[in-house]
Amino acid sequence: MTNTLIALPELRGAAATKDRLLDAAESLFMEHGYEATSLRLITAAAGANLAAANYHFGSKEELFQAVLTRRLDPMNQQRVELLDRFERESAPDAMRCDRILAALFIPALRLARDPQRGGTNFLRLLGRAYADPAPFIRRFLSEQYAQMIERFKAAFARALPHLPKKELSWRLHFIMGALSYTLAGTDALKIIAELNPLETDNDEILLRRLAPFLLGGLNAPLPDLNDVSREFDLEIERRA
Amino acid sequence: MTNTLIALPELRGAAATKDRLLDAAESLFMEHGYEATSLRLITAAAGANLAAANYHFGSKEELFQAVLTRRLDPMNQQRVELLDRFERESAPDAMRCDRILAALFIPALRLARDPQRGGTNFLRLLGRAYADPAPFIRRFLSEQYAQMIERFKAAFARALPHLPKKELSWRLHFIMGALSYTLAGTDALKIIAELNPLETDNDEILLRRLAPFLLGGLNAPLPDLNDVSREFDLEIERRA
DNA sequence: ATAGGATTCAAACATACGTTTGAATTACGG
DNA sequence: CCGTAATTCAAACGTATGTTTGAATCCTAT
Repeated sequence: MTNTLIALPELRGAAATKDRLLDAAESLFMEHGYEATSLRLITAAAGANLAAANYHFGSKEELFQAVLTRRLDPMNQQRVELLDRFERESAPDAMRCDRILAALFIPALRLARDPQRGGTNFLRLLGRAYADPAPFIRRFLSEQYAQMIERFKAAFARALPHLPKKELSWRLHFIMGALSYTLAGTDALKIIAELNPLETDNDEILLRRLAPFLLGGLNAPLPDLNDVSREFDLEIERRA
Repeated sequence: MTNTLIALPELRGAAATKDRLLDAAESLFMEHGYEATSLRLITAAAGANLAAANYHFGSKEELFQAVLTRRLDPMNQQRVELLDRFERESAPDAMRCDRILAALFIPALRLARDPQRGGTNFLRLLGRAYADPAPFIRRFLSEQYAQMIERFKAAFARALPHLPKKELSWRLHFIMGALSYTLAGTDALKIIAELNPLETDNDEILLRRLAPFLLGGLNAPLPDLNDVSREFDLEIERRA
């Protein structure tokens, strides 16, 4: 009896096509999006039979979730572990914001650096999944991110005690938005900004530019929310 | 001869169904994305025949572009006009950054405020279009935005003369990303951040929070791009 | 070696898609 | 009021989709 744990079927050949399917799906979902990528395209790219996708994953939706969870799960776990380590290192003082941001960035960067484990492809796919309207994608992402975001919010709250909770929630929202949007690598606006495509692909330089920008945003003065509709409306009125 | 200009056909009934198609398409594209929205769904929602979509717009792609251009064109034009006005008002001094940001935000906010002219629906659709991988969407957006972005980049360059051009291009990229991501209203991460859905829908408060955040990012110190791979790699090494 | 389960495969399933067609209907300028 | 062009309509086109099926094949543990 070798099944000391449970059963562990599929160890060599089967697992190989399962991984090939995940790799092909990751790349193609990234390139065309979820809806526009057919199972026929994926299975053909993976050198597998069409039915293999449904056999191994059950459905297209479950295949997509498997593609996401394969990398997202470890990355978010590393983020939390890194946050814990930085917290211990700076004890008893509160962690500085730049360290918290580093805990957020480094695991993403490590993923982008490792071509064998998905490379940049996955981060672009992830950035696009954020904006995908499909309900099952939204549900999946919010479940995957819930605990991680909560930990980081608490860390930021300690680093920025003067910042109201609600304001912090929004700034964290802006941060996640800028991060996912940037890593998604939306070509359209990149072309606009006349950015060198060569530098565009260097995720490290990219994150090194993004970090001070976000730090500046985090430490910005509080917005004036009194007499809302004053300035903006005035501008609109004056123009009419 | 009443056709003093060219011909101007379709004035009442035809234009009505054409507009109903645009409205229905805007709402449904926003809700489900481009690929997942069928012409049958759109024409049914518009109370029109299936063939009407192809008759009035030629193809699904052209319908989508018409949906975008209907609101994007005027909005971007207003942005440039507002930028020009602010520039005149502050002459001979250079415009301050917060005024440039206001020129970027106010037309978007005005669009969001006007429920008769699309309301928030369109801005969400736009935010999602940014992240859509479909090539024709990317091409279309970059063409639509090219001149406007160039004008704003020049304005920011005057307001922040110490900032290298390349750095400015990136920060403008981050700004457009945060703006589109925020206006897109990605529910997934909103839920995570435990933000009140009631406040989530108030685009004005949202932009008032976003503005100081982005200003802080614009005025942040320059990134240290020397000895790249120092800190990040160290973190990764130490962990292994 | 062989039985039995895991995996592959070709084929078909039902359904949905964007687009086209040609006739019916409407709107409108002469 | 009529004729012409613009618009609507029901129906079908061809193709593509995700999924299922049942037999064939491979692998492995006895």
